[in-house]
Amino acid sequence: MRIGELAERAGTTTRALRYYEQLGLLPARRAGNGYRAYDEGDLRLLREIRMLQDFGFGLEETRPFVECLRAGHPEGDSCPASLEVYRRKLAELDECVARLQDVRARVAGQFERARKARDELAATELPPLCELVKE
Amino acid sequence: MRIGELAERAGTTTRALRYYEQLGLLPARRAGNGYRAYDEGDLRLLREIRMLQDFGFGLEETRPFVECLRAGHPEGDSCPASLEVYRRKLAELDECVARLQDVRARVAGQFERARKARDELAATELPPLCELVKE
DNA sequence: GCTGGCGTTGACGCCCGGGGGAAGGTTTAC
DNA sequence: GTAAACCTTCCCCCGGGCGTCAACGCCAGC
Repeated sequence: MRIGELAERAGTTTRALRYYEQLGLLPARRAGNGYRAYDEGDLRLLREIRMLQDFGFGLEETRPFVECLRAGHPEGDSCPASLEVYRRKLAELDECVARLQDVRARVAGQFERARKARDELAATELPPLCELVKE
Repeated sequence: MRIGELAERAGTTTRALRYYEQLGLLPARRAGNGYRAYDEGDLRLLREIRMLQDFGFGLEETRPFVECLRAGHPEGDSCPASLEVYRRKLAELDECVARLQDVRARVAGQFERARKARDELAATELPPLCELVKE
């Protein structure tokens, strides 16, 4: 299988495949004419990469999964290194969520304070107007 | 006050101040010699900008706060436009947290599945060894 | 009158990953 | 024969928020 077919079957582009090869992530054998030659195993690897990408993994983070498959394991995450990447990613996500929630709390605090200040300002301005309306 | 002094008092750099002026965020009067001239009000504006930056606001998002102060209001968030930025930011943060938690849940699912698969694999391999140990 | 420090404008660099796009040349496929 | 697919190499880009020169002007102290 050549690069165009592989790209199409995996739903990506030839450009991306050349880039992965450049990273050493998905090296290709070469046919006599210099064309890249791929097999079904490469398709499997590529699908693993794409799936992890969809999860928000960086390309370097997919490497252990790819190497795990290439080593003959049934799944990309059958190896300790892959599980470790999962753990790191979970910790990273948790920390990111915690930071965002901290910022959220502080912004909400500012917002509440400002809203309260505005309401108090309104309370000192509106009542006279209301009384005017009553009269 | 000249640019260096203002930068130092606000804990930022002259480069940043020139950049803010370029954005029209913090315009400066000019002295006769062409030097930028700032006053205490500008320091107040700049501190507002820095505080919001620390909260993770982009420079454009600080604009309503700065204009609110420049309009004579006591706080940068005394104006409806500023409150609206707070609201947008809160919504943005909430959406970001939700997305991260969704990803986190999916990664955790993958992780659990992989860990379980590994444990089952271990269960089919280890017991015979244990029996060997018993004998 | 000279050195050094602060000021001015303008322009380019950079960081970060994940490629996009074009140029210029083979090879294959119909 | 010619169009499509492939090859390599190269530069570009996206965004924000500046950093970092370069080349020059202004001013205070000695």
